[in-house]
Amino acid sequence: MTKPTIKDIAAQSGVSIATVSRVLGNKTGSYSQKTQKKVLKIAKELGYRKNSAAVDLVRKRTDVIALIINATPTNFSTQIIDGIQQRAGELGQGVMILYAGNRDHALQHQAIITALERSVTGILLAAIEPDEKDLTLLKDSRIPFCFVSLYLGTRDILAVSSDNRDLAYQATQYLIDHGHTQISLAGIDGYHTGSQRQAGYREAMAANQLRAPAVLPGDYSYASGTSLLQAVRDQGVTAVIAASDMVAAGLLTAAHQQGVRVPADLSIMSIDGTIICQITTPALTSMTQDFYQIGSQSVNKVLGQPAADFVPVTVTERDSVATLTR
Amino acid sequence: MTKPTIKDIAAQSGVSIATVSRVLGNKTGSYSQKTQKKVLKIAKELGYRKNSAAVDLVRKRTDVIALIINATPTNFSTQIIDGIQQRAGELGQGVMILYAGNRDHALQHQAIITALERSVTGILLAAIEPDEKDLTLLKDSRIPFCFVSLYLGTRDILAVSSDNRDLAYQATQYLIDHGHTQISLAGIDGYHTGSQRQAGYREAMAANQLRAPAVLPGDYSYASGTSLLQAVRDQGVTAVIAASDMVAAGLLTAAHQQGVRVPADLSIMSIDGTIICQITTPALTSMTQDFYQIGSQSVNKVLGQPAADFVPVTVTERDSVATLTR
DNA sequence: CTGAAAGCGCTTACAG
DNA sequence: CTGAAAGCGCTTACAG
Repeated sequence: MTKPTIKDIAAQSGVSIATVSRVLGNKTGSYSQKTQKKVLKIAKELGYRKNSAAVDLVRKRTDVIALIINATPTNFSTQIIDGIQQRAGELGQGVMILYAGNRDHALQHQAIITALERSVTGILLAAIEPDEKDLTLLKDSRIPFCFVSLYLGTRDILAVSSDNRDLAYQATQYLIDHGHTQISLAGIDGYHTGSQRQAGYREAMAANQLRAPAVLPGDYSYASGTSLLQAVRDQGVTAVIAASDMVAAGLLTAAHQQGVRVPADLSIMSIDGTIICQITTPALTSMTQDFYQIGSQSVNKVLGQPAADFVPVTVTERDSVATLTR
Repeated sequence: MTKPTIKDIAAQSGVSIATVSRVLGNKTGSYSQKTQKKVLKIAKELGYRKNSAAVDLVRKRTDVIALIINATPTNFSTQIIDGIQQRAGELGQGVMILYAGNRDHALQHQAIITALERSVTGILLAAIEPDEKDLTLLKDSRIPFCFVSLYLGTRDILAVSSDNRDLAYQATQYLIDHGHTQISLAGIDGYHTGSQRQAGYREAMAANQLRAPAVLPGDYSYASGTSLLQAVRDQGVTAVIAASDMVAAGLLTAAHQQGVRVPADLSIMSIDGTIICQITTPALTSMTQDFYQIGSQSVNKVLGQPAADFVPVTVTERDSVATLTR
């Protein structure tokens, strides 16, 4: 009545556990067809399932990569996960997702420890801002790790992401090319991604001899967007670059409520390009990131295969940016 | 240079591995403070991490529950996961998420097997429609499992969800109370959730002596929504119940493109009530599900604690339903 | 092609 | 409070 083991199979098929192990492990050439058939039949009858703990213990590795992810209520995560799952499968690795809560440092640290204790093949950290403790922990482990959709500013740490500086530069230049000279950047945080985008934005403004108003900080969320519209209006700009689709959506909702017409009174350029951009009215013009690619490339990278550092972004024109003429 | 084990700690602290194990395992009362201090210090110096495989093997259980989830591009998953993670944490369980692709039967089955092989405490299946094979596998295992946001129509199988029949009944009645008599149901599938909603819808129509047009099948996606608007229009109804927020959003986008005014020409009642409902213009009136509760209750249930079968739904009035007067 | 044996890194009665 | 020993369920040289 207890869970069957290879010992049970061995007993019933009259061979040793070594042979059972070989058959079940598909060590072709090391057993006769007859033995194979018998063992397989009995394994099936018994409803045998291997005990991964035992296998992992003796093998000292796992063939699974851990994906640590947080609850940022952006919905790009599905695409990233799809890319990771797909590529991992191709390379014979399973994926175990560890959820780190909503930028909860304790949970985040705990998730890394869990991954380490499981001897995973590699650790992927999606949209996770590590603190010093996290980084030390990761570096001291023998396990390769790679940040996904976050670039820490150094090639010493594996990462795959969009080039956020370039992304923001392009977004800004796009608005400038459409006649805008007063442009805000809203909803960005002060960490790596935020700083990089801020830098790209400032560079583009400077390159065009334009003055950049103060960047409006936020946390990439819808709530950030709704609460930031007033500040954007106060800056007297004609266009705003939103830190994420959710921020853009929040800005848009607030604009509707306050009678601000988009794009007539205010143009919005979003960053991400998820399906959210199609759902709003007007649809949001965006800097579109290739999250699927980011995911699959990060698997390559953490497994030591050739992989891109940066995945190209594209401008997707929809209906939230007006062309200004004077 | 190799990963340190309790053996290394034992050697350096001059105690047995049994004692090290006790200290590390916090078996209070079974070691002196002095020993504890010494062992902990050396463990830290060595950067010791326990080997979960070894622990799991000897303990024969895991303190982790597996959450199998698929890629349905609905974004309710975050709330479900939050509820699960939170409650699991309170009960001393970790959560390992296994991703089953997008209604991919092979992946789904594989995910279940993976969970079984890991001897998890329980298996949670979120928005997963099991086939016969899956169910047999699950039942034959000794591991408790619980469906999340899916009710298989029998109390024999653990599940926590909204009462979909009631939900659809309420949605229909709400529209009827607002003067609608011609109401479509769109984007629903033919599986459990879809059938239950269909039943509730039909019951409500019948109870009000109204004729229900043919239900318009779909897969809960945005694409389903956009492609279904024409069929809804062809039915000549004044209101439509959308199978999900994404379907509602798709219907709405198509309506905008085709010059159909919402809610003046067509009222939309959405099912789910996620943030998507706030992002669209007009905002979507919805039957709002309490996904967080569904998640946390399902943890209770799979761990054998008292838990609800159905979690209440509420009507959230926004701007997509018109009141008809005649 | 097959088996006996060692060993992976832990936990936990058992004895003291 | 501590240690020696057994054992969890596998895999894999080694020998035949």
